[in-house]
Amino acid sequence: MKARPYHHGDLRSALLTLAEDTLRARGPAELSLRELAREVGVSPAAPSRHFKTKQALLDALAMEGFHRLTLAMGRSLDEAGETFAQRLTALARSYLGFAAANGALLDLMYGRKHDPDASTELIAAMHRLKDLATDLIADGQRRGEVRAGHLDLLTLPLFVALQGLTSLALSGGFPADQIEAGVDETIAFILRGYAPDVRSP
Amino acid sequence: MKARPYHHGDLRSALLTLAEDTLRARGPAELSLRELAREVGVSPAAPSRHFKTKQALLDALAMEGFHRLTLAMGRSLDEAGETFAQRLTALARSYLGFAAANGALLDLMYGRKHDPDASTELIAAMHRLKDLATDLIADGQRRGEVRAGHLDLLTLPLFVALQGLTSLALSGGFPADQIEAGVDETIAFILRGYAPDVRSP
DNA sequence: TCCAAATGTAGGCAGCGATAACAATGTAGT
DNA sequence: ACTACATTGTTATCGCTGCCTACATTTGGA
Repeated sequence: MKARPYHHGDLRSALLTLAEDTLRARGPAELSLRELAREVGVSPAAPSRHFKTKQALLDALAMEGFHRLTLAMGRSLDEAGETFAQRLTALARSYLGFAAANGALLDLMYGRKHDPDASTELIAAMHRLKDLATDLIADGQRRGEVRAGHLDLLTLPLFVALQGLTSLALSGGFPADQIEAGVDETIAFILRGYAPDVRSP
Repeated sequence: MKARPYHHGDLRSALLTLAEDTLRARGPAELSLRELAREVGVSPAAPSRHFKTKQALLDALAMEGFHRLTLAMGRSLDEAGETFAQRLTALARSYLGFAAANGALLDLMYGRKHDPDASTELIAAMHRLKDLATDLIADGQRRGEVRAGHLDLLTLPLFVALQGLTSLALSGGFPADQIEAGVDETIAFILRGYAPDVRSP
């Protein structure tokens, strides 16, 4: 039998992986660096080599989350059709899919925002996400499928809807099946909100 | 000079008040029972007489929050006009006002929802809040100012919008002034979503 | 080859939530 | 008024946590 080597080999990513699991299973409050170390099989102080503080680990998790989410949304747009309705639907579904599968992580991602000493990278990651949505709206305007208006002001409701549906699904007062049924309704709601004023429905 | 009496007199509410202050100032994670006890001037174990666990205190705070919010929203409806647009605007502004002033508390209120052992009272309080919105929509339908559709399905987008705007305002990627400007836009967005299909704008 | 950086360990600190055993106070029944 | 009891405090202790400093091992480049 082989003794455990002095160096773990890939402690950092082992910690991240395990941390995400426990985050999903038991929430961020229950996450303990010492426990992670125990389960990975290193000393209690070992994690500090890779994450100075617990918050640093959480930030790293959040960064990874933004990365994955942005990737997924980008990919869903690549695979979507051309019309605004198609693209918005794809984007929304992709976002909501991520939210459903990574609720606690998403909480973490947004929860760090209002902290004054959130890292620059985190803020940048959030902006990349926002730009994805803004571009979508702008494109819709170019195609004449979104009514006129300032871009920033128009982007807000989309985020509002996505974010709202997310937080309701995660922690709100609606049962999961009702949310599921409501997704289409909500997407339709969004589309109606963006539709240019026309004389015929 | 009078010595501190053995009994505090109103420790329970003193704890709640102080807890809400620190919650607002430093978030729920930084809230320590021992510290509360220290600041109130009692022994570290004294709070346990009123709140068996820290979570119990947080739950009590959340309950109080629901009570205040429901009250504020009800009052705003009483003072509002008769049209659906007026009433929805009043409700939304009232909700958003509370959210702006009690962000961390609102997080707490909703955060407890998905916990399997959340108290019955808490769940009931959430339902009362939801009913307020449902009634509003139903009334709008009766007045012919809201398009047809199942009530539950129609209520969802309203909550989605309120919740979304809230969570964006609290922790999202938008600056406060942009949110402020976006409130009207978002309310208009909601109204447009609820409007019955008509031939003339 | 040797030295420095990276990565792990050992030990200790203060703070936390929770609990048990005990003390003071308030209260209700007689 | 006395007493029995419930309420609300205190003291002491447990195991846990995050974090820090000092030391050990390993790795990799000059």
